[in-house]
Amino acid sequence: MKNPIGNLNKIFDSRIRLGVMSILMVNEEVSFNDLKTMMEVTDGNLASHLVNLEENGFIKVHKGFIGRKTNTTYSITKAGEKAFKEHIEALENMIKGVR
Amino acid sequence: MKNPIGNLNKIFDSRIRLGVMSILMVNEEVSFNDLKTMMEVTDGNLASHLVNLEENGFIKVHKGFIGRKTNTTYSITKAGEKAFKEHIEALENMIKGVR
DNA sequence: TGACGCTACTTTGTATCACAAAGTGCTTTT
DNA sequence: AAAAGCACTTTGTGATACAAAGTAGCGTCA
Repeated sequence: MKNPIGNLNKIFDSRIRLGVMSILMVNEEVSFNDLKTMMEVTDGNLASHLVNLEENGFIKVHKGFIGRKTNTTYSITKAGEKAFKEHIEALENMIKGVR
Repeated sequence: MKNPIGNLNKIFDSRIRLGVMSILMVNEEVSFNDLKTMMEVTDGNLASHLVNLEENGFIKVHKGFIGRKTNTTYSITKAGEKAFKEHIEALENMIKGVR
């Protein structure tokens, strides 16, 4: 008998950070507003989780424009991809025990 | 584009509760001490999460003996099984998006 | 021109949380 | 009689999540 959750990444305990990462795994670049509407969170709340993910080196930020309007987009980093894949693997191993 | 985490159960955001549930899905009855060593947590911390799971109707408690020693064991309820399976399904759907 | 709106935050405050550590009451072992 | 184990409960602290409000810069519409 061994700890089923020992390999889970604590950063992904947060549902919002988990959701952001899973979105960024399948979408090259996603804007702040799209993330906001997808995750159904307030902008302040989302922003703070994004800062957290950025500080951990899991995502990176691009400040750009659409026409003349500011447009911030986010994308996953190599490290983020790696960490997230490992987390998913840990989840799958946990689930495998359940199956 | 839709919320990838909308169907996750908030109770299972906690890694300890998640771990306890996954252990109880595959083991009919598990003692307090076994849970404690498996999850690598302090007894107070574990106890509080067990109370939480019990209050949510996800696990049930059996106070018994081994010989003359007290022995408390925990098992999953029908409702707990259902909730946990739904959570796993939600996780798998999230992961599917990533694959 | 001036009010309003949007974007992407930051700040502030609150409530909840997880957790460790210590205490408790009962029993068993030595 | 003393020590130790079991299964907690209590207490205290620090971290977390979150909403709400504030902000700054730019755009638009009347």
